[in-house]
Amino acid sequence: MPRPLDLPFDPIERAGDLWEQRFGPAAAMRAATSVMRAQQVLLARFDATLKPYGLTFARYEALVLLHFSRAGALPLSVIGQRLMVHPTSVTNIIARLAGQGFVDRRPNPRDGRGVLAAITDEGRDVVVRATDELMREGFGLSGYDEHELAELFALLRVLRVEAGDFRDDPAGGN
Amino acid sequence: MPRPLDLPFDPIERAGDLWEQRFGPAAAMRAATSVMRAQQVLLARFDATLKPYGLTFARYEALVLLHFSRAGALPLSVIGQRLMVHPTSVTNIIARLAGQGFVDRRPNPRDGRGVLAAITDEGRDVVVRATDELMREGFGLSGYDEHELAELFALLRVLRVEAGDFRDDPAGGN
DNA sequence: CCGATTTCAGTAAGACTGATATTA
DNA sequence: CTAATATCAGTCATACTGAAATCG
Repeated sequence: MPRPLDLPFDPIERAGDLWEQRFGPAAAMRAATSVMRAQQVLLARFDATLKPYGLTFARYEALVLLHFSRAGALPLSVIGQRLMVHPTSVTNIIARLAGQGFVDRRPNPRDGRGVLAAITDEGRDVVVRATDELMREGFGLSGYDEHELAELFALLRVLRVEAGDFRDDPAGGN
Repeated sequence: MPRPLDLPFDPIERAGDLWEQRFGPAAAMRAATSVMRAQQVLLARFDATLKPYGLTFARYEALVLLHFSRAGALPLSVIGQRLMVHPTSVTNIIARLAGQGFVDRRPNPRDGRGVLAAITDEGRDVVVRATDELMREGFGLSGYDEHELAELFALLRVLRVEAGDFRDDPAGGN
């Protein structure tokens, strides 16, 4: 919906062709550029869906994390780790959510330095409704079947492992 | 390099497990979240590599496009279409590249409204050197073999077609 | 004292909206 | 006249750096 450009050719494919003539092997460039564009498309869809709920995707992710947590509350530091977000960005995100009444901020009783973000009833309500709509839209990926989605996940997992996001420890999975 | 978090589990996989218990099918969410994270990882790598050259990935892409163009110059409007970038962002990107001496701005002789961005010798030099280094790093995807890269490209192409980036016209490809 | 947690101030790059001048 | 091209001013959400307060 952002811009139905409708070029008569695939711009990445074309760039890849020229690339091979001038620079060399283009498979990695084609794949990387595709990832960049795919993210852009998905983010635009998510933000459009979430806008009526007053959420961005970053804030939505934080709400989901809190909604899933046992106590409905987590230290900001943990939120940052799980969401791979910079500490100052976590402060910012939680401040916005708190301003909207979707989370409460409270001191961490087990660590005087820390702050807990706790999801409110209103926060739970909005995250459930937003998720419902995102799922109805197939999370931006309704064009794919189950197998393709699993394949995409598996392929990109390699990069996340390599980036050090987590220890790939198939033994102690659960 | 941004943050070697090293969680003892895959955060997306964990979120997916909880998702299935609470919300429903999680394959799309897992794939979509993976795309978001993969883009973040790649962009961080690209920007780190390009920083010594004074380039961001957005500016680098514009330089590559100009370097590949026959005349070494393109209207800003065309740059915006190819790179899927907002008109005001194109103005901004080209202004920065011009400030660095990597492109020249000149009126479009065939359209009095238009502006051409023309890559300079210095611009060609920097884009060749930056590309060389990016390719040495496998464009951030050195963990993948040719087949996997092609698979990634093919999978994500579906989304780009669906987003209306271009007409999927297998007949008149070339 | 060292290190972790969080915040603050400030910078930067980018996406976008709305309005406008210019020209096709 | 309408539409396209580009710019400008301004807003927004975010990422990040460096410094600082607080506490384990």
